[in-house]
Amino acid sequence: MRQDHRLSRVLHVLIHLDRHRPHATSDEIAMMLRTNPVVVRRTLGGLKKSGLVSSEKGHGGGWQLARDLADITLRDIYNALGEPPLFAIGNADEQPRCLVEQAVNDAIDDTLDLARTLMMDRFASITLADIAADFDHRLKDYPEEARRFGHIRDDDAVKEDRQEGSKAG
Amino acid sequence: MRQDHRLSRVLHVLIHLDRHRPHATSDEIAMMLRTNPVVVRRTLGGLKKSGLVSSEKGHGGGWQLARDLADITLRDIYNALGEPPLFAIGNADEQPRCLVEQAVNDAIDDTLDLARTLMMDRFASITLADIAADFDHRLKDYPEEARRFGHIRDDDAVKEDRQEGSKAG
DNA sequence: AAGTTTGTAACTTTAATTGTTACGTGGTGG
DNA sequence: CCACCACGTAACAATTAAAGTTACAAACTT
Repeated sequence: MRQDHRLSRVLHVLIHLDRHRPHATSDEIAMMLRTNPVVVRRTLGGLKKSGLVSSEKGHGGGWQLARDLADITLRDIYNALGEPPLFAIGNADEQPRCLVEQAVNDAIDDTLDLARTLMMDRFASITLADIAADFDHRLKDYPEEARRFGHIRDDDAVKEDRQEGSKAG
Repeated sequence: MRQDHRLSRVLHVLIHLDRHRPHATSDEIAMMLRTNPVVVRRTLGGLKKSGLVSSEKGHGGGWQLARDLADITLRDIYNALGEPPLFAIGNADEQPRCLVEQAVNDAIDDTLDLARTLMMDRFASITLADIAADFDHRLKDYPEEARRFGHIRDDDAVKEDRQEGSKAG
């Protein structure tokens, strides 16, 4: 089954956006994520409706964080993405007539519901500020690579990544 | 993301197999699951390697449970299926250079690991006998539909389901 | 008015499960 | 021993959802 990477990508982008000059364009963000600007607009467009980011058109436009990192939990982002399916496994038929299958479905659903609750609670307990703080710790341990880590903070780093085709995104 | 329904289907089949005459053929099982006999052979073939079922060719052949229901946990079956992916979400890049993305990945992986452990522990604690017992309780509450529930126990019920195109699976 | 950037529709690509066809292999029974 | 049955498996098609791409409209800046 093909995985949904939107949550991971959005977390990555929003933390970078926090320390970025007023706006980052879809093109810049797309380069960082090694993807397409349309994918960026599509994904961030959803977050805009939830008030997590804002966008502006024209010269000097682009995307900007609309809230403080400490005010955004992973759960907020998951919800803003439309609460996409969490599990790659599931029941063959959710409304079966067969009582055996009903018992099977209940056993599986109970487990999935427990796991979903755990994940949602945990997502709700983690803010983007927490992840950014973790990043700061990593930065302290590897100062020599520091310039790389702010790779959408200056255009040079972005261009360099693009030329290299590196995985630094 | 398209879901994997093999676990659900296998549980359903194995419980029916428990009370079935010596062998059930791939065709009979396929009718019950409303799918194709090749899919049945493919799926049950994997379980055979783990010693959960056995198969015989020729007249009177088919599939049979190789262990007691009480000796088979959902975890056993999940493992026998090759431990397919559990989650529909994941990280865009599992080995990123960017320290921000590393921090993001760790936050998500921590949550997924916790959920995976919860699910595996729970699967390990549920046997097919538990689900069969749940089925028996349901049967008590709805005795008038009882004939339907053993739908691979006699060929008539199977044929009926086939003609109706019902969801009794 | 020109250029930049988001917004969005429509289509293609990709990857995974599931479904299907076809044929080989082995076992049963008359 | 021969017809038949059922599993075993390779090869390919269908289905589905995310992600990528192209094209263009709309809005904003200078």
